Amino acid sequence: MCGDSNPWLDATQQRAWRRVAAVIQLLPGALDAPLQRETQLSLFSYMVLAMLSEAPGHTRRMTDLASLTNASLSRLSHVVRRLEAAGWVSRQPSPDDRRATQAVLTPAGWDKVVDAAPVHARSVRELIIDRLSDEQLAQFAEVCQIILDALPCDDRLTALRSPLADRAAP
Amino acid sequence: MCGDSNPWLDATQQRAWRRVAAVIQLLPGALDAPLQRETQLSLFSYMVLAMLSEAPGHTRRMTDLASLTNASLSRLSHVVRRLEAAGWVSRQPSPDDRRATQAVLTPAGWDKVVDAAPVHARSVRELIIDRLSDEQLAQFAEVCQIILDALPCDDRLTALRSPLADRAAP
DNA sequence: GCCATTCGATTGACGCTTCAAGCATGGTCG
DNA sequence: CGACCATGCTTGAAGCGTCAATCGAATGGC
Repeated sequence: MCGDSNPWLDATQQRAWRRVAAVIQLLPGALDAPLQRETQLSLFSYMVLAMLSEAPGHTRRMTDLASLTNASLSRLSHVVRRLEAAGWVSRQPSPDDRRATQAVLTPAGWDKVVDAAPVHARSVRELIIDRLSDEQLAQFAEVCQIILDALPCDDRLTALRSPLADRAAP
Repeated sequence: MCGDSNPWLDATQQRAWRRVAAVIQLLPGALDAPLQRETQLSLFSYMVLAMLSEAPGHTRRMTDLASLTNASLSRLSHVVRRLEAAGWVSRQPSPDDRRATQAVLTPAGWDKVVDAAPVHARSVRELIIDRLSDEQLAQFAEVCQIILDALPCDDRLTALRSPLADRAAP
């Protein structure tokens, strides 16, 4: 009657999986909420602006931006349209490749990301970094990297496999 | 706690965060895809059916089900409506509390979850468990627990803070 | 007993993501 | 060249989740 639905995971694996499941389900929302509330920016929109703010000339091709933000090109295109409507980003054709579009951070967009960055950083600290020891954080990061390497090769995560251009403040 | 004067993240923290961000962004989709493709079931729908399959009488109150699946009651309600339309679940008023609704797994729903379980288990193994050593998995689970404990108290995660009724294979 | 409050659940509208086309440009090879 | 396919990006429709509003039922205070 009450048979188990995961016949191939043992108790330890099951427990681990359920915690992982809970985290990947709840953490995005928990990170989104403060940003949304205090800056009217979704986590993803913030990421887009942040990646632009780190780029030379505050400019990136849509494809590169999609890679950096782990998004499909389609998703990015929709979001950039909204960001453009809000005045934070503008689009211009690439001089190199006439198929390509470049997204450019506007001055207003720069102000916005500067406003939002501390809110975002605070969430990341409060929910993750400050809760873990240095060693735990390092282990966590390594496990995440291993999992990323195992993900099926969608075109949207090529950038994740190579080292990121990590920078601190925008 | 939050008293750090530097509002930004340093390079190490930044790198760790970006990996975590990538995982919580990409892992859900990677786990969803095979299930969706091979069983026409989203990960969340599968979770709902699985939690019902483990319940005594294959029955749970909506609120309990929402806790177990880390979902809002609203989300669960929508999903259960679809599952009911598909014939996997039926709803009935609770005899104990006339406000409450009980979701019950139908025989067809049982068959469905039995079909889907191996697909799900395979994904979890391939993407997570098999990639990590026992020690890494244990560390990962512990970090996830710490993060869950730190999440702001939404009503949808009460069950996560207390030990889950973890069950393994029969 | 009565009123206010809380609880359990549902619903509809809205916003966002995905999916499947679609279109133009760029590269490749005969 | 010219046919052909890959690349870069956009678009519209459909599906799903969130939010706010709602409603009946239970609970607590007086």
